[in-house]
Amino acid sequence: MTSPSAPRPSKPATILDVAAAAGVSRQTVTRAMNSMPGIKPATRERILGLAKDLGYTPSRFAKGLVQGARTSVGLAIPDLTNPYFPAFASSVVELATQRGWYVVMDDYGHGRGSGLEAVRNLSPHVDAVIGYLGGDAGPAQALLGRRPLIVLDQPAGTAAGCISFDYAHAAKLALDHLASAGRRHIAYLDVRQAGEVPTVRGAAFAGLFGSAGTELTCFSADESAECARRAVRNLLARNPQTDGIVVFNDLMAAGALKALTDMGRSAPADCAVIGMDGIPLGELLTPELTTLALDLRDVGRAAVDLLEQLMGGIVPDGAPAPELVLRHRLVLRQSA
Amino acid sequence: MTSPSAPRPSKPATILDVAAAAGVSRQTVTRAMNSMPGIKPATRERILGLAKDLGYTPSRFAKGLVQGARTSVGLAIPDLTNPYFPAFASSVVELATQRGWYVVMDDYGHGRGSGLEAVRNLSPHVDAVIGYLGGDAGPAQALLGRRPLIVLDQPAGTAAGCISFDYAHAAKLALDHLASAGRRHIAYLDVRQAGEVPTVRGAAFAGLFGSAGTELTCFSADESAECARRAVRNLLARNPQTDGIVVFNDLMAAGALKALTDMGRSAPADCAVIGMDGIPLGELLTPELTTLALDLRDVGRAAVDLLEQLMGGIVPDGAPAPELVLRHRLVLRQSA
DNA sequence: CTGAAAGCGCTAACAC
DNA sequence: GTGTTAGCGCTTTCAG
Repeated sequence: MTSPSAPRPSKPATILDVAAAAGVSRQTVTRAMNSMPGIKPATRERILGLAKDLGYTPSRFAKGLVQGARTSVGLAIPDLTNPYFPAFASSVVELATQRGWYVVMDDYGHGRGSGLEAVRNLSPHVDAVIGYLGGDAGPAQALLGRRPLIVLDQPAGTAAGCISFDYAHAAKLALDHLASAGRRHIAYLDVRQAGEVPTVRGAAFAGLFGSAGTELTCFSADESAECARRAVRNLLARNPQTDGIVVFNDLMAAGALKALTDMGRSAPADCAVIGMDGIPLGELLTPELTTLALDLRDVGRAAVDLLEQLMGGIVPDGAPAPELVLRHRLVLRQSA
Repeated sequence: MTSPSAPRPSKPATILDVAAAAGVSRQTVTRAMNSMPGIKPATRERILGLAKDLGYTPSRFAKGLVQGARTSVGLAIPDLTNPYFPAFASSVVELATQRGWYVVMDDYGHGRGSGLEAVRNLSPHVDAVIGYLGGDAGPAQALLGRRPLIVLDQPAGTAAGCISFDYAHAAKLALDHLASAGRRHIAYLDVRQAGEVPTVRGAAFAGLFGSAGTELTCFSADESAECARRAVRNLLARNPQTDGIVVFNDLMAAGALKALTDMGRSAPADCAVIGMDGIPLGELLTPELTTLALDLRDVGRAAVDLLEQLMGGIVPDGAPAPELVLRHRLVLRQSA
């Protein structure tokens, strides 16, 4: 409990208020607050008590100004509701914390946000940004000036750094597996983007069109389990011979699995399903989801490590933006 | 592209560097950077260009010091890997952003963290904290001094504010539903805590022991789907007559569903399962999970609104910590 | 052991 | 239009 009659100051207490109350100089208060040597224990205790009573909290701005503060990393993410992103965020937060950094988070995907807007929001508060921006890497880096931007899953453009994924490899993994299991009518469900352009992932699958003696159909849906479910139902109605589906991400793959049930088909007997991401959700589904898995801790580590190099000035200024390419592995569970 | 020969300064550029480069006073630079009136457009453009070339970014500390910065809210969360928390976080981030606040996130649950430690990490960077701390509300509030702490799902203690849940109501909802469906051997799966003490939820269920002519067994497991799965398998082996299970949260309920399958039983025919949380995951499971649902956007809103009142000084200083109690509703899907 | 001075980078208020 | 002054709250010297 603090002193009962502590007045509620309209302005928060400053170090001078505490100094005055204690009848010492502000310097002595600093020494007490920061556990610095060269102060009599009794004095320290007395000052700490007064500080508590006055509700004194050192201004983080003054402190940062004079000390050069801990670095703050902005984390821009489209949608915390897709389990992929919190898993990634969790890793970034953990690694950042280990380095004494702290993380300012913006989830820009409640419908009306863009990655660029997220960076604009974050910009005043951070020394760097890591983010799934989905485009806009150039303007976003411009907004940040010299402060590094690490973009994931998109071309680096002018961004300081970039983590990307080898989707050609992933696509081959999935398609080979399906083909070797005798699947011949394979569909790839992409996420629908403005202008109906395929995603990077979609392009990788389309690139394998016709290989391995299989027939490949691409279709798309908005990025949610429910939309995927509807899209797969439609596909199955139109193309009943479909016997294998690869899906943009695990969340949508969960919807695909539901759609199969809706249509009275079973996975993998009638139709195999392969997701992409490798989030824990997949193991909880029935059947358990076979998926192109990324180790999300690795992705977080890649981003944080890259940022650390950039901030340490390890990477020369003129060098091309460092890019790290990560690969999926195929985790076989029940659905394919 | 910035000027090719821009030197990489060891110290970041300050407003004075820009002013010197432009041959103007620092005030003019301020006016240019902040789109303030009273400056000739040509001058502004020139300064903006120079600023970009020099890689000048205004110090957030100096700015904060002089302007009284936007308020930063710490968000302390045990585990982003449990979909409940990102759903909650998402809501908090959205509402905070609407108010012009920004959110510093700490996910303290990678094994070795405590809620208190999270608050300690956050403390230097924030004006307030919202968090699932799981105990420690008192010391955490002490750490924050006058800065408000909103704790969720635990007694307010000395925390400035508190959001809690009416588990007695939730328990009654679930047990009544099971009883009216003729279930007589009901189990409640709690999360295991240090010292084997029941959680607040567990206590609420235990409180209804013997009501409605049913038999209630409480058991517990560590907080993960996998642990829940094992625990339910054990329970079923010991108590094969169990025909209804209520689970601490949806994630663990997913594990319970898996366990039923493992044991060759079906839900809801042989045994009903009711989860708790209402996260979207439940709809993706097979069978779809009946659950005691919270509207997570409401929970976030409650926390942010409460914080806003506290920060606005609406709540008088001496008043008891404001506490908001939220209720679950029973969402009937397939599993019960 | 404690205090006084200087200055971190910026903007508000007032000159000119 | 632009420059000058003062000061935000703190810590780092350096004196006592």
